[in-house]
Amino acid sequence: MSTSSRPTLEDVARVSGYSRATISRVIRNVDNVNPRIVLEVNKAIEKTGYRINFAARALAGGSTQTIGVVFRENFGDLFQNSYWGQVLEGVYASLSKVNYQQVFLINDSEHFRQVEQYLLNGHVDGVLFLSVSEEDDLLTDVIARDIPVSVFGPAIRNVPVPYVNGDEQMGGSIAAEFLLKQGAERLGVISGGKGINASKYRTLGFTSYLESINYHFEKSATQAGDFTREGAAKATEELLRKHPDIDGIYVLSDLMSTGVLEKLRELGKRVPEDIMLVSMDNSPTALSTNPQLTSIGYNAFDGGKLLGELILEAIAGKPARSVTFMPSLIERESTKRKK
Amino acid sequence: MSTSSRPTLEDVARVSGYSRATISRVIRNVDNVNPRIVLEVNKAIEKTGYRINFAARALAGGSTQTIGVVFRENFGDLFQNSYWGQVLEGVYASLSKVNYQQVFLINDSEHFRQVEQYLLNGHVDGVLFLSVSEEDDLLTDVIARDIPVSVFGPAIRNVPVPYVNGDEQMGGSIAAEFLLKQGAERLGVISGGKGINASKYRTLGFTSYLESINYHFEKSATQAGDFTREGAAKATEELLRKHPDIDGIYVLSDLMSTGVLEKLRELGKRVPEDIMLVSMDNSPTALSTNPQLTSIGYNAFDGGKLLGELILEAIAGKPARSVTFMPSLIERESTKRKK
DNA sequence: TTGAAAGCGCTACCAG
DNA sequence: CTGGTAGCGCTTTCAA
Repeated sequence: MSTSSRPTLEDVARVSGYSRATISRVIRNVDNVNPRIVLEVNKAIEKTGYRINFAARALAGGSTQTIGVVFRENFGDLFQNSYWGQVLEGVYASLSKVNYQQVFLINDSEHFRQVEQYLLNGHVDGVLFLSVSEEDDLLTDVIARDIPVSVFGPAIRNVPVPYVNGDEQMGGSIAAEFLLKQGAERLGVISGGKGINASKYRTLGFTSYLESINYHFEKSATQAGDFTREGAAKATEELLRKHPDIDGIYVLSDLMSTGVLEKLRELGKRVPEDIMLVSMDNSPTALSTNPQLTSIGYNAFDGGKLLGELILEAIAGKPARSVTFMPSLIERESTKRKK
Repeated sequence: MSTSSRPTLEDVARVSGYSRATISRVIRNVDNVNPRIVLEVNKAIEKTGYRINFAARALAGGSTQTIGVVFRENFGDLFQNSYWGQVLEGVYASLSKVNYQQVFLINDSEHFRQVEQYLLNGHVDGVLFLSVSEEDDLLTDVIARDIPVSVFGPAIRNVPVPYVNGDEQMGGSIAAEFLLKQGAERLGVISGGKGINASKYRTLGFTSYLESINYHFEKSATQAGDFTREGAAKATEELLRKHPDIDGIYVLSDLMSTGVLEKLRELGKRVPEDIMLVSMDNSPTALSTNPQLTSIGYNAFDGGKLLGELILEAIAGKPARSVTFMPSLIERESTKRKK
């Protein structure tokens, strides 16, 4: 007896006169079904207002049609970073094509357990890591449960997973070369956080380029800005305190550059006249600052799109592959050459 | 016989020697269970590596532990708008407390069907609308299926749902009053999109204040900026073409203000010396522009937090309630008074 | 090509 | 307080 609750396959079966199995075949678009029956069944579906019960389907062995997307930043920081918007736009492009949705999970220390539980309890068909910390084992835990993953960023230790990353070292190297070419002579760096790989490699690329041309670069000319606006402002203050004569700064993200610009203005330094800035990400933010930022970026949209494709491939059981993007520099006002 | 696949309640039952029902009670933290048994069962859970199967639980009548969060903007725009980050931070604060996760859904015309299907097929326990369009019936469709909702923004036509909004009209009114008080004399508005309620009411508040003091305000002094940076830049150009002598502009969002500033700079207009700007949202963006923006905002974090609480209440079957926030103006550089 | 029926893993009810 | 057991709504053999 059907009550007033949600109609089920059973209801559609009764109304149409066909079996549950047949209805199931129709809604799944399985081949071998008589076209006439398909028509009748569809009519019955319409009539009953039937909707797939996703939990039942997932339990019976189907998929959840959702991908977990893991961040390490909180939403506040996340949404100040228009770079992520570009990446997610790309991810969305590939996932929505096959009718997958995304659940966003913030893996901060406070919510680690919660996130882990959600991921491991079968809520998602796969997990896409937009940033990985080596401080917790979320990634390896997920892999241990045979849940497909794909990772944005450099390869993790010895874990063989599909990933897409940018060549961060090359980014740093390009920045150093360009600043010098534009006429800067005393360089500094506003780096990100300690544990973050992107920060490590970008800085490394910068310093090792300088080393290769025998430019003496002091360790104290690198200050950590934590990938936030406020952090970058503080780091800039510190940097200029120790090196008041700096005339070229490599900032590891556009978001941080907004903080750097603010602090420099406060200190009475003009950009680019007194100090040139090369930023990273080449996100929309680089266009909305004053002056606009010369910035080094990968194609974030393409990266995200590829990342989405990789997770779908992983879910389909295809062998893992990884891709590295090359960065390029977009010249804008913050490095205009001194006349 | 248990194979090598995921351990189930049955496995834990066998290992611990207790019944499936008892195990179920333990993992659900139900009261009436002998503490000693709880201990033993937990040991067995550990030993087997048991994990709740969420689909089975959902099917058997439990909940999905996830809330759908619906936007109308794409991710690219979303992440340029740091305002949303604040709101979501608040939403997250209430939802994560009770172990709920959020799936983000973009309800653009291209993906409407997909989103609707996802929501109506039982993937989520409730839906939180961060922006509602009156152009589609997503909200009413969801309500029709008895899925709990809460809405960010003004009440929708005659649909009785819990919502939280800001008093947008008051925002506009405050902006007009303040610009005049600071000495601006010829005013203009960069509004949002046509269908968006927030835009409508903010503009209305502005113009009706002016009307109330018998200030003559021309219709052509309002230009639509579509709530994007580029749109606002174009609108500004148009506005100044029609009214070259404007000296005070009310911009309906911080994101748009970045576009306005950019265009004004391009046109050689100084802010605030030549033209003052009052923005809205009071988001982090207002701090990272040059000059920093005087901006009118509600407490976005509190709004989001409340929104999360409302959806939880709705899920719990409590009666709907709604809250309106009053805006306040934060004075910064973009309206510094002429000497 | 279609139908019958056995689960998927859990919750919740009813006995004891 | 604990155990037995009947579903939840779907997919998926296996027969017909």
